[in-house]
Amino acid sequence: MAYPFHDIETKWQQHWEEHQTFRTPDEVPEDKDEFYVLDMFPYPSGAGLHVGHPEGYTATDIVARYKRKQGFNVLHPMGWDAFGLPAEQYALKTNTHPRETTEKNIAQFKRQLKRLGFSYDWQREINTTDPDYYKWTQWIFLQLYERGLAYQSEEPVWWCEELGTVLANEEVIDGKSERGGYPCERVPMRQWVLKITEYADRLLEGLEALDWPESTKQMQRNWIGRSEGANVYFDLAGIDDSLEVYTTRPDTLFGATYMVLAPEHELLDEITTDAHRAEVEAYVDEALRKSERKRQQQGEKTGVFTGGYAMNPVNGEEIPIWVADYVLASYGTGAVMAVPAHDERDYAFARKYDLPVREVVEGGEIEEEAYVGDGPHVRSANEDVSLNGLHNEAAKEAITEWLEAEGTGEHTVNYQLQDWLFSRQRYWGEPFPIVFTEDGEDKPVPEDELPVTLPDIDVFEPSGTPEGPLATIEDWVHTTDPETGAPATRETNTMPQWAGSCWYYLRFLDPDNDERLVDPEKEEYWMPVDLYVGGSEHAVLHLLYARFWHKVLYDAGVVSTKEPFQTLVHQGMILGETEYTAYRDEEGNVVSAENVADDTDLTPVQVDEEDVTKDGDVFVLADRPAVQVDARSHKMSKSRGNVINPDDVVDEYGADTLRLYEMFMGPLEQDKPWSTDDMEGVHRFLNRIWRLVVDTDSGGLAVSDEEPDRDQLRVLHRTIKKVTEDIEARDFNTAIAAMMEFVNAANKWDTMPRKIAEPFVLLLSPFAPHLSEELWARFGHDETLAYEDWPAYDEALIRREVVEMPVQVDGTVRATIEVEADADEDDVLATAKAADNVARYLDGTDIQREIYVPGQIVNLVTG
RNA sequence: GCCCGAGUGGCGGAAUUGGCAGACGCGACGGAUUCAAAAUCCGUUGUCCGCAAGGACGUGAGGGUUCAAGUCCCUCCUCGGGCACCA
Repeated sequence: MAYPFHDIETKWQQHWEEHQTFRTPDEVPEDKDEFYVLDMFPYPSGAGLHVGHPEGYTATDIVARYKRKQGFNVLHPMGWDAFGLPAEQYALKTNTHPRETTEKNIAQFKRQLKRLGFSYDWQREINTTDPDYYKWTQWIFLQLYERGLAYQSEEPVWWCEELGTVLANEEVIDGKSERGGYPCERVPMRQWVLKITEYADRLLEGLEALDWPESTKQMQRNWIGRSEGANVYFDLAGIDDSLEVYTTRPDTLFGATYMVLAPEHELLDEITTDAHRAEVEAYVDEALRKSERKRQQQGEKTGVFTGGYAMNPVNGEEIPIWVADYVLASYGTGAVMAVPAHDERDYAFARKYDLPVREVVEGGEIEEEAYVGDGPHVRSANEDVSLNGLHNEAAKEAITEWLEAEGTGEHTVNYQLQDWLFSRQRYWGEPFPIVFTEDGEDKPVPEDELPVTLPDIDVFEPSGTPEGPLATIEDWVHTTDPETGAPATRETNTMPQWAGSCWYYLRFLDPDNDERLVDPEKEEYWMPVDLYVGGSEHAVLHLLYARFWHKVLYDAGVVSTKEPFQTLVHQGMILGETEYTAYRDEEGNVVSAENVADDTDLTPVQVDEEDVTKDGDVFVLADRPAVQVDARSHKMSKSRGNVINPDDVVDEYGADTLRLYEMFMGPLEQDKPWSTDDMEGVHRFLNRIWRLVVDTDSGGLAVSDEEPDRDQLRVLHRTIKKVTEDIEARDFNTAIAAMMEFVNAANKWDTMPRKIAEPFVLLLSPFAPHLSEELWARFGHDETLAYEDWPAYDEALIRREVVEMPVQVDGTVRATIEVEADADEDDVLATAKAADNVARYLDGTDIQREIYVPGQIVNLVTG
């Protein structure tokens, strides 16, 4: 019989709600240390909670409950990132107002989260679509605007026809929208843009001190893409203008043998000579017609000669100017100097079009391939400056210095990061606090008129123009100039979904403040976030944008820390149960999986686990060992039909089982396949605990009042030590394994002493809070699990003690080993074995040394 | 191509960071209980040899450092993730 988890969980969830058990006081306490543990708040989708949500949420909940028990003042809030496309697309289909859909979804999410018993302070719940919330999102926009960090631009931007909106660079992958995978194209449009590039260096430097996954830091570094080099000016032959190029290798300037312009380059037309005009125009035409996606594809580089020449400032040499579409207008200056000897692309291009290759750095086989490594420079001198003999860094420095002195170049830093495109042509987002006067000038809405509320609307169709659906609401659009009272119109674009999530962690500190975004005293007390848990899909989107806004708010004096999230952890993905797949061809014959290419039209057939066996490294059919079978776990998806619904799990096994299982599956950061069998093992563990404490026949307690013996105490205290250390290290899976080990040991005892059971239940409480509360109450305690009762392990029981033990080795060597007081016989034997090992090696020599073996110290004396 | 991360039993995964490889869980096999089943409990479970005591081999492959290597170093292979004409 399973323990009555359903009654227990309902009972304690109600209890916690009624008693506001997890309320964090509004006021900042005088003398209590804080701990801010935060989940990435969810987008409340119509599909409801999936099993991936509780994974991160359980991890943070364990930490929150643990820290509370350690006496910290803990902030553990939850809210809703509720603006965004899906609600609007749903509105389009069903004509339901996004607000209605959103409210319904939030109610569903909240109900599901409460069923899992997370210790959130629901009094601090926030919702990005609430006008009291987005008032401050708009306020932050005004801070950006006033600092010149928000500006309008007419640049080509990513436009997605299907979504009816433009998207940020970060939201477009391979020319397709990140959400939905719809095709996107580059179209020039007037847009609001945030100057994130101005913070590029600070965003880069700030990463150093953060306790974040190295891969995420690396992704942000790559995204920012800082490079150092020089801009160099090449005078143009016969034209009174110069061509500016960016290079990271100014040291190879003497090796430049031609130049290349992007097809969009503004000087191209002027440079092109009449003899080459037709050819160049044809090439440019074709290049511009190619989609961005096609141009991004690497392949054979093509280009044509313009007929123009530029003068290399270091040696006065005239070199030909080409145009080629592998040069991007959006990076650097849209023009490059080509040094074929020392750049792979230039090398390939030069070989193809028979352009000269001039080696200026020694070390490679220049006849064979470009040499990009370091080496002494050669053939690199003019009357004033010589790089000959210098190596990379020194050469760069010398030539840059010379260029600067000559006024023909300068040291330059370049970034791949581009400014953040901030407008969307959608309805369901924050309106901009901006109006336009009749002559087109933009003006901010004064602070005291915030929020600019989102009007109601019945038609959600995107207009298909740079105006959003808001443009159709005449009496909202038409307003007055806040300064002059003259007629004015409102900005009809809305902010992207990222806006609300850029700063929500600050609003949790002071959610009801209508005077300021956050009270400075509270901000200073709580920030930064001590532990932030969420998916790695936000590595460069949310996590970069939020850092940017945070730094702007820092400059504005709103926050006191330079970085918002001190420690970051990405929970891994929970995959579906492992599937075994065989394939059939058109005739129905089974095909071995090793012969299956990705694009075949074979029919996959699911095979039961029992019918599969392992042969060497691969799985095969048990009855037909020649047929190889794919064994993989896939991402959960409706179409695959492998989705696990957390509600079903809670119904059948209880919330504590789900929580515990998701933590037991493996390391938090790792992707892990779901296994219902494994989960049942965790459920069994909880049942055992129940029976260890509760006499299931009488309903009374199964614990005794006998004093625990030394062995029992040792087992308990080792468990306390291990679990505590594991929680600190966020190794929740091994913490649970340690508790399982404890229960295995306790099952063999004649009685379970109360003095052992009570601390164990406390130890369990962050993991399985409902069961723990119930057992605690059954022990006869009036209060719910008291924080000060968290068990401390007794050092005395696991302290090191020195025991002398001589080890005889080959009659010549004698070793003394020191072991822990509680070391068992195996430990001693292992130690002796290690000592013996070393002794053998030292045999006959006269050395004294110390070596370390598991938990013990060996003092070895030879002679 | 470049940058991260990872390869350990039939499966998910442990291993105090260089010290008894396989904790804990699942599965499997055997047993107890039961009229029977479920549930529960007790064993066994890396591979090979051996009746046994015991022995040999074992952490993707190959080399190396060390008394001692899953862990450190070099070369390579495979799988995930990210970036990708960035001058």
